[in-house]
Amino acid sequence: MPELPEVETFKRYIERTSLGRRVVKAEVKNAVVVRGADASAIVAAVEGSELRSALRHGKQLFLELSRGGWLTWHFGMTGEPVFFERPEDEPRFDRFLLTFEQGFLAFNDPRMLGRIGLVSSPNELIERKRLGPDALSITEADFVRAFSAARGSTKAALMDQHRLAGVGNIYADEVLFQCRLDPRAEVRSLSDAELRCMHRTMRRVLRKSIEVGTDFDRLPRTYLLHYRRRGAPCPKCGGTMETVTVGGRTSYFCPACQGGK
DNA sequence: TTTCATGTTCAGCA
DNA sequence: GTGCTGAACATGAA
Repeated sequence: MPELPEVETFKRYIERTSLGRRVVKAEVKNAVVVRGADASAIVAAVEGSELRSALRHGKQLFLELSRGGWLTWHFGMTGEPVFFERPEDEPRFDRFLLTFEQGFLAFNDPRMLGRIGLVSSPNELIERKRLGPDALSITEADFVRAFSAARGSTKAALMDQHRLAGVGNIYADEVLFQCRLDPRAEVRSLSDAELRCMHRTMRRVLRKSIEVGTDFDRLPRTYLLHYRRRGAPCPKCGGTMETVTVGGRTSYFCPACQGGK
């Protein structure tokens, strides 16, 4: 589920349910989610700590530990945090579990493409992964500058986490649809006005999704994301949505509305 | 049974 | 170095 709006929603959920709670036990339920990290060091850093604050950068979530360090959560394609009170409510695909004095917080992730780690500061991870600025923090001027220097397809540039952190397949398609830009268009061919449209639209879409708690049913019916099916009608012109692979991902677009560039 | 999936990373090639 | 493609990761759902 997780692109920027989903991770922001997860952050607020964790703040609401788990902040200020002391971890009495941390369990790695499946080693895959801590692959590349020292599992025992993570457990040792978390146990006895309170979750002091939460911070998000792009699709990456950071949980501050009162005894020092930050737990990093990346949700991959299918990860989500689940807080529950009774042990029998533990979710089916729990891969990492925090036990508080009261209640539990699970990292639930069927496909196990998510990752948990430990860093001394959020910046450490942002720099190591060379993540670009957060999609909701970047200014219009910086956005235009970053995309003026980009090469290749517009959609690939929008999804490149090194350029801009937080936009994935669904929201990239949405932004391009609302700006009437072909996902395959050379990003070099875009005008400043088109780049500004992307920035403005991206902010509006991400904020709107956060506002409704990423419940797609509460997003406008004019959004492309309701029509991500082969042969579905375009919500703008009634034409037929088509798919094309860009940046290794399936892109839904309306050739009639997004044909110009 | 087969195909696809809101992500990241890496090898191979131009 | 840059960009693109395909595959790997691992598993549920349609």
